[in-house]
Order: sequence, then C-alpha cells, then structure tokens
Amino acid sequence: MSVTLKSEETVVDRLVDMISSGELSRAERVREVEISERLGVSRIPIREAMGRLESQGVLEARERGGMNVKAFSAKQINEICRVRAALEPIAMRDSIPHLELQENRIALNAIIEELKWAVDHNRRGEVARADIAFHRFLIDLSGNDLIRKIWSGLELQLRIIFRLELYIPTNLDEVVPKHLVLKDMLLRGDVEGLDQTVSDHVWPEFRVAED
Amino acid sequence: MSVTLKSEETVVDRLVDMISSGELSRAERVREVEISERLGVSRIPIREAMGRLESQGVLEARERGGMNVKAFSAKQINEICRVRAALEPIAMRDSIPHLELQENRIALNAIIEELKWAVDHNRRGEVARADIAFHRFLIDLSGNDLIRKIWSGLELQLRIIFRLELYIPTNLDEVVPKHLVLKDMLLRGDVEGLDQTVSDHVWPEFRVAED
DNA sequence: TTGAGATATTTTGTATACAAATTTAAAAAA
DNA sequence: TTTTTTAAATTTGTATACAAAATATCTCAA
Repeated sequence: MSVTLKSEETVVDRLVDMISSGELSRAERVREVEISERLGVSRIPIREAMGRLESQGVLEARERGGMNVKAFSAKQINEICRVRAALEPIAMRDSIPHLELQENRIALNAIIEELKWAVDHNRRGEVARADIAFHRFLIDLSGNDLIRKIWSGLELQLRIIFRLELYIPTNLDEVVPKHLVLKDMLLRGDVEGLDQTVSDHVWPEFRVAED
Repeated sequence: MSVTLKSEETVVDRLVDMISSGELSRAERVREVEISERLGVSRIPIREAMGRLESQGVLEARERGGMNVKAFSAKQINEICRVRAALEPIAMRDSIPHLELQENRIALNAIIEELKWAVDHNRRGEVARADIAFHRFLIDLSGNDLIRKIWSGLELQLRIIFRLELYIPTNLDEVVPKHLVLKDMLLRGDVEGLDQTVSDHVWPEFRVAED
C-alpha cells in the first residue's frame, strides 16, 4: 500500500488527501511513524509537511506535543464565512475581464453542470465539491495571488468542514439557481450586484448549531 | 553570540527578527547551517521554522532548493493592501464593543501617542512600527482568530516591505490625524464611516512605482 | 472494584550522518 | 579574453539514532 514519494509537495498533498477523505480521523492523534510508514518516507519530511499544514489551519498542535486534524467550532466556521464574504467579491470583480475568453466561460459552465448533476442526484458530497470548484475557479481566474493563497487554506478547512457534515445547505434546490445568478452578474459585469450577492451567497449556506 | 533556544516557536521568532531587522539580506540564500550555528540548534528545527515561514509568505522557495527572504513586487504589495482593506473593517467593527473597557481605550491612546512621538521626531521606522501596532491592536481586540491569523502573516510581510523603504507615507503629517479619525469613529461606533475610511486609510499609504 | 503510584512503552523533538543535487571554482579550449 | 568543460566544495534533503517527554500499563492498597 505504501507508495514511495518524491518531493515534499507530494507529502503535503497526500496528507491533505488523507485528511479531507476522513482517512485520518479527527478524534485521534496523527502519529508521525504511522504516516511515515504508510507513505514510505522517514519522519522528517512528514514532520515538515505537518508543520506546514498546521500553519494553514488544517492540523492543530496539541497541548503538549503532537497534532490533530483540526476540529472547527461554530465560531471558527462563521469566521471563515465572513472572510470569504469579504474577499471573494474582490476576486470575482477581478475575474470578470477574464470571462471574456470563451474558454473560461465554457469551463465555468462545465462546473455549473457538475453542480446541477450532483443536485439532481442528491449527492451532497459532490455538491460540496462542485460548489468549492466554482469558487476556486473564479479566484484562480482573478489573478490575485494573495487571495488565492488565503483561499487555498480556507478551501482545505472547508473540505474538512463539509466532510464532517456540518455543511447543510438551506435547500439543495437553491444551490444551482444561486450560482446561475452569480454567473449572470459576472458575465454582465454587474460589480455592485456581486458585492451584494456574494456575501449572502457565501454566508447562509451554513447552519451552525453547536457552541 | 549564539543563544541556545528551547522550543521551535522561538526559532520562528528569532528568524522573524533576523528577517525584519534586515539581518538576513533578501539578496542571498538563507543558509540552514549558518542560522543553525547562530542559534545554536541543529538544522532540523531551523528547516521546520523555515517551512512555516514559507507558508506564511515571508520566505520564498528557490527554484531548485533553498530559500530566500521574499521580495515583493508592486502587484503583491497592492494585493496586501486590498486584502487589508477588505478584512480590517470587519475586525474594527468587532473591536468596537471591546473599546468600552477603559483599559483598552487607554492602550489605544498610548499607541497613538507613540505614533505622534515618532512623527514629531521624524523617525520613519518608528512610525511604521506604531502604525502596525495600531492595526494589530484592534485586530487582536476583535476576537476574530482567523483574521488575526491572516493578519499576522500580512504583518510579517509588511515589516519586510516597510524595511525595504517601499513604505512612503504620502505625508508624515497626515498619519496621526488619520488615526485619530479612526479612533473617533471606533469610539462613536460609526460602522459605516469605518467601512469607508479604513479602505482609504490602508490603501494610499503606499506609493509603488516599480513593476 | 476503584484509585494512586510506579514502571514500561510509545511518541515526539532534535542531533548526527550521508547521499544527491547544486553551486562555485578551476582548467582547458576557442 | 571569453566561453565551455570538468572537478571540487557546499548545501540541501532525508534517513537513522537517541534522549526527553508523554502516554499507557501494571501493581498494589483501600
């Protein structure tokens, strides 16, 4: 089962996979030797990857030594939403000119189709995935490297949050129309509309009870 | 000169010091052994600290191996400003209730006094430091851990940028009044005013020519 | 049976070691 | 002199090793 890896980038990627797939439960400590044996690398590269993931807010340093998959409180999830609501409108605004290329419009439509398919088949996991893909696509398109970087951290956190079933879209039926509205605004270049809508869009997808 | 260190947190801190003080020139490669000898620790903790600082955008991975102190382009500086302009209003809004405690108002005034002193004595480095302290204070006060975390990364980057003399306040005389306006709005709870002003405040402090 | 204390085991954190890769320096050719 | 080739010396990346700390296990008493 252990696949030998080359660069550390890959170790980070594999760890992210293991975390967002739930292969690494957030209940138990992430053991360095275990990962090390599974990936066929010594502990050193594993530790470095874990350190990076900790700075990204995906792993959490334990009180005295060791790491955990991060557990998110309602407060933290709300904070993520607020940051998204503040940053995504900027990225979307910047992505507008790039949507003049037909190639990009096609790609965006393809993602919306995936979203549609997932909703029609009631596949919540796929809905979450396509939802994330939609937003990442526009952020990548924006060309804003800082927002992209911040977002890639948030995306990993969202993957964990979605996985843990805390993601409860108000109504699956609303997901596609909402994204279509965003798409229309983007294609029309309706900046004010975007500012208004993205905040609402990003936000109330979450119903957080605990904490 | 080598001071023995305990935890890695301290290694990160020492590295940050060395970077933001300019002790580590951004021209040359950051040599692991050199740092390791200077701090009296082996290369392993140094590498881990460097990895973390790379995720934070303070160090930069070289093309094939090794690290550099990050060099910021005009585009990147503008991106930092835009993100600040988007996130700080949120944090400031949340900090308002905490400013009802006299203790916090006193602390805020103290920072403004430092700012005033630095301006009066034409100490640009100190102005930058106090300016940063002002913003960090409010962000800390907000209680928003995510914004705090994002900001602590940006702060390190700002320290480097300031250090490299790219920070050219339009006019030193404007710095104190501008912060006083912000303070008044915070104490009055003028949320709309803040949204408007913080963006302008954070932004045009930079005159970026290159790139 | 339950709880405290002591002992054994695991797990982390850091040092040392070594091979692969990269950079620097030197030598040779144009 | 300038460029290209070759060789030496750094420097990184990862493995192994070991001590300190933390966790789990066991023993014995209440």
